[in-house]
Amino acid sequence: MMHERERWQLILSRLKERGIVRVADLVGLTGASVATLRRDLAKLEDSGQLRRVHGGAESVASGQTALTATSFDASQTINAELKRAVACAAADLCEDGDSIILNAGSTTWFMAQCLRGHRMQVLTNSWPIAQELIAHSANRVVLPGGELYREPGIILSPFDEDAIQHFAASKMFMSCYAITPLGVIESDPLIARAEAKLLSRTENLVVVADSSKFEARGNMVVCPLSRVSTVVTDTGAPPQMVDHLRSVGIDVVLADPKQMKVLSAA
Amino acid sequence: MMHERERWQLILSRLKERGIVRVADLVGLTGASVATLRRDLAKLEDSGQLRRVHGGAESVASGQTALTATSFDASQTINAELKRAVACAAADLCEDGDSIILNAGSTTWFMAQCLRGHRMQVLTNSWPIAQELIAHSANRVVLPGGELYREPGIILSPFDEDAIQHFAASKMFMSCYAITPLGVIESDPLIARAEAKLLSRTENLVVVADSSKFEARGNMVVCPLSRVSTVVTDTGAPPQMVDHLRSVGIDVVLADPKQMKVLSAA
DNA sequence: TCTTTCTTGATTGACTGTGATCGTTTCGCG
DNA sequence: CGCGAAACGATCACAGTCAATCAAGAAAGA
Repeated sequence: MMHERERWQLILSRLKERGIVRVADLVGLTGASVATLRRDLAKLEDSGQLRRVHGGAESVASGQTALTATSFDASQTINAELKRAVACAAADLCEDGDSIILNAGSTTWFMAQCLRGHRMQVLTNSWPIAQELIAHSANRVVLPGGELYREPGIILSPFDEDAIQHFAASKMFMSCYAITPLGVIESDPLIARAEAKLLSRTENLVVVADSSKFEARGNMVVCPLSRVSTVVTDTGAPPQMVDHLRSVGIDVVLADPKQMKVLSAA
Repeated sequence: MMHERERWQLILSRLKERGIVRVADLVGLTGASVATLRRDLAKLEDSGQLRRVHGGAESVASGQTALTATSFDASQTINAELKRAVACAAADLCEDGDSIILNAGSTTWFMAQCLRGHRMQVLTNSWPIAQELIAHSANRVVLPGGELYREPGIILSPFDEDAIQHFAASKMFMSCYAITPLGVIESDPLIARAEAKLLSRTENLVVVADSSKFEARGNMVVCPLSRVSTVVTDTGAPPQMVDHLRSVGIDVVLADPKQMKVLSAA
C-alpha cells in the first residue's frame, strides 16, 4: 500500500514531466483505485498544486500566468554540459568584492553554483539562484521587489520604483533566450522588461549563452549588441557569429565543455 | 532497548533519505511500539523537524534548503504549541481573495502553514514564509525589494522606494517581540522599520502573539496600540491585559492550544 | 533503599483514508 | 441532435491510524 503523500509526489512529478495526467494512467502508476486518485486530485487542486480537467488534471503553471517561460527544472536539462562550462568561465570573470547582477536563467543558475567560494554582492530576480547563494555561499544577496512567479521562479514587478534603483553593479551576467545581430533576445515581454530594468543598474553587460542560443528566434529585444561588453559562450559557437561579435568590439570568451576551462579570450 | 535519542536520529535520517516515513515502517526499524513512535513524532514535530501526516510524517523541507531548518530551530522550539494554535486561529480570519501581509516571525511562519488551502495575495518580507507559500499553497506571493539576510531569512531595505508601495492589503498579520500598553515592540531597529513600512500598506493590523509576548521587554515601538485592530493570542494570556486591550477597542481572539480552535472573539 | 519522575506499551473509542457501488454528468462520435 | 462510453460525485462498509488513558518498568534523586 502506497502512502497518500507518496502518491502526491508521484502525481506532481508526472505532472511536471508531461503537463497533463489521466486518472487511468495514475492507476497504473500508483496502484491505487480511481476513487482514491480522484480524492487525491481534489485535494491537490484545493491546495493549488494542479488544475483538474475532465479525465485527469493539468499543470497549474500552464494556465496560471501569462509567462511563456519554461519551467526551471526542464530547461536545466537542456545542454547542461555546455551551460555548465559557460557558467564556469563566466564565474572566472568575477572577483571578491564585486557587485554583480544575475538575471533569472538556467545558465546563470549554473553560474551561481560556481560562486560558492566567492564573497560578492549579488542582485538577482531569480528565486532558485537566491536560494543557492544563500544556502551554499558567502555572497550577499539582494532582491528586487515584486511578485514571485511560482513556476519559473522569477520575481517580476510592473512598477519602476524599487530599492534596486540604489544598486550599482560592476557587471551584469545575462542569460537570454537568444542572441542575434539585432541584440539580446527574450521570448516574453515581461521578462524582457525585468531584464532591461536590471540592466540599467550597470554599464558592463556580460551575456552568457551556450552555442545553441545563436539561432534567430524569439521576438523581444532586451538591448542592442552595442550594449554588450562581453559574450561568454562555448567552442561550438558559429565562427562567423564570433567574428561578427568581435568586429563590433565585443569580447568573446569561448569555454571548452570538454576541459571545463577557458580556452581563449579575445 | 533503544534510547529515545537514538530513535530520533534514526527517524530523521530515514526521513532524509526518503521524503516520508510511515509509523509501521518505524516499528520494524526501531523495534519500539507504535505508541512510542507516535510520541516521538509528536515531539519532533513540536521542534519543527518534521511534519506529521496521517500514517506517518513527511520531511518539513521537501525540496527546500536547510535555511528554514536552521533559521527556525531556535524560535520554533519555544511555545510551538501555543504559536500553532494562535496561527491557526489567525488563519481563520482570512478569506480567499484577500490581500494580506505577513511579516517575518515564527508565529506568522506557522500561520503560513495554515494557509495551504487558501487563494490569496500575500506580501511578506520573510524568505521561509515565501518558500512555504510557493511550495505548498495556491497563494500568490509578493516580495519587497532589499537585501536578503541569511540567518533570520528576512528581506530588509534601507530605502523607501519600493514596489510594495503599490500594494494595498486588507489585513496585516504581525508577529512581534512583545506587546505592551505602549504598543507593539520589536528588539531590532531595522526590523521595526521594515515592519512599520509594511504596516503602511494596510489599515487593519492583526497582531499574532502567544501569551508569553505580554511581558514588557524590547525597546523599539513599531506602532501604538491605537493602530491595532485585533490581537490573536492564546487562553494563557494575562486576563488584565486582555481586559485592557478590549477597553481600548481592540478585538481579542483567544485560541485554545488544547482544542486548536477559536473559543471566543470579543 | 525508597520515592519521584520519566519512558514505554497496551487498550479503548473516534477518526481518516480506501475501495466498491450506485446514479448522474460530461464528452465524443455518428 | 441523440446515443453510448467514459468520467464524475456521493455514499457505504472496512481497515488502518490516531489521541487519550492507564499500568508497568526504568532512571534519577533523596
